[in-house]
Amino acid sequence: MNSQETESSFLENYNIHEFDIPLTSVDMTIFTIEDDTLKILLVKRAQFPSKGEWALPGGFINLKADDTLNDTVSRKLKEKTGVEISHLEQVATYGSASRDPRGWSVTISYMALISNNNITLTADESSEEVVWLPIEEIQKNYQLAFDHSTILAECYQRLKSKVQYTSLPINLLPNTFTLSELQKTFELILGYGIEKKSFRRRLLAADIIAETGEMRVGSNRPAKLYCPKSSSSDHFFQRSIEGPRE
Amino acid sequence: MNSQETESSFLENYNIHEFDIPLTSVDMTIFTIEDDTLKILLVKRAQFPSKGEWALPGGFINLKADDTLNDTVSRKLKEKTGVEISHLEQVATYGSASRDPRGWSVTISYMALISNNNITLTADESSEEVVWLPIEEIQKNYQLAFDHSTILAECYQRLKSKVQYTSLPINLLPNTFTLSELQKTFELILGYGIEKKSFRRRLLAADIIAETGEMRVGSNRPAKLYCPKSSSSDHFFQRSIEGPRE
DNA sequence: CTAAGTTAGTGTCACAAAGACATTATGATA
DNA sequence: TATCATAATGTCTTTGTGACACTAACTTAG
Repeated sequence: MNSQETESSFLENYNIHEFDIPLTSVDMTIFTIEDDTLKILLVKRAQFPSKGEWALPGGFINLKADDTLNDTVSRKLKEKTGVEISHLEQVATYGSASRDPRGWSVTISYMALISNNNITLTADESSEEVVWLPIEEIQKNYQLAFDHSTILAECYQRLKSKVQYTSLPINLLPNTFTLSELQKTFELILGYGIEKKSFRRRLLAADIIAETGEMRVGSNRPAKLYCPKSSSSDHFFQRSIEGPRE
Repeated sequence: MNSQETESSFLENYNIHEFDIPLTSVDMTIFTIEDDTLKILLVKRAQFPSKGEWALPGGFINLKADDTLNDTVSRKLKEKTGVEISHLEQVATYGSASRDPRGWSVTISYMALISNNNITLTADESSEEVVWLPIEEIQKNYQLAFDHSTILAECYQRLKSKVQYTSLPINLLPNTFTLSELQKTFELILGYGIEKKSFRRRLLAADIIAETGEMRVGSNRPAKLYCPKSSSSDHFFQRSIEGPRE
């Protein structure tokens, strides 16, 4: 190398394809609630490798169309769900020689939370089918493509632990909701019941939701409707939910 | 595409270099404590791009030598510090067209905590110098290469917030330490003082450290020495440290 | 040998937020 | 009008933290 070389001349002569570099993709675990069940979105792969197997939605970065990783993820989310995502969070990155038969590959996993109303799933050329499936059933009875079972498990774990000290589940509900509905959502993810009074104190003290003035009228006492205060739907509590004592 | 194609024939014909894929690297924020100061490891780049600038240690994945991303990181940590790392944690992944002048690139950032004793820093062909620098000084007076200032800031933030509800700082100390030394470490990272009694209660109740039976003898009352109980050096507390009340 | 200084370590009350559980409130329905 | 179900609140207990005074143990100056 010429010691007089400048950065610009170095870059002119630089050719990415001289090096072996890994394939790089993103994968998404998209959570929603349907029929009082926590579900995630799965696609049946229409192309090799792992054709015909169930997998997390995702795909390769489009170097021309995407300026940043976030662009890649937003684009793919829109493609599948056609919906604004209320919460999107990078979870972990996996890389190894063996996770994809095409060679050394890296995938960046994201977790998304969306409210269930008005979603029309759309398949594209890469997937035969796009469906919501209960996460518990997937973990019991499905063998996902690549290392997607591991990725899914880690996203689920992240969600579960964040529910203990954040207000994340608000993002799974529509724009207005009752406190009971919100509590049910927390309990669904945590897997155990929460004391009603504690839950309400905690959420109201956090000052992150506001009464809309409207009521949800059912076959019993009507419940106040709340909506998230502006952009504070990911509040961090000082203390974790403890759950029932023995 | 032939509909009779099998996965193995697909893979035989698959050529990675037909696609534009991003450069992929890892970068590490390695924390240690020296002279009662929180420092991180920086290298002065010996090669283009950003030759001569300070940067986080890191580099490209070696597809032949590394089987997994963790191999890449462990290898690079050993190269620079020659030391076992007590805590290693993936923090975030950054990808964009503009962060590296060589083109679309992705980097996976890690945070490492190591105890300061017996470390001999070793430069390699990619770096002219390898040094420990106080993190506060870096953030004030240094402009790091690429987006490394951002990466560093996010790792520091992660460390700061985890110190509030975990026992992570144990990993910055040698194998035995006094409770006062440990408290000093917590305070250094948090940036404020902790009440002594609260701190000791908290750590002893967590049951993650054990008395060694030895004492640290100084110029005053000797202090009990403790060591971490097996593999429990990343305890999660139910409640955060609150710090002084107003 | 003793007193002063410094750091290690404890006792105890106040306080904040959570759990437990009983009680009241409000509507639909029979 | 009584009953039922769900919404919402009152209040006591429990847990873990902050505050702060106190005791303990060692070194060093005189």
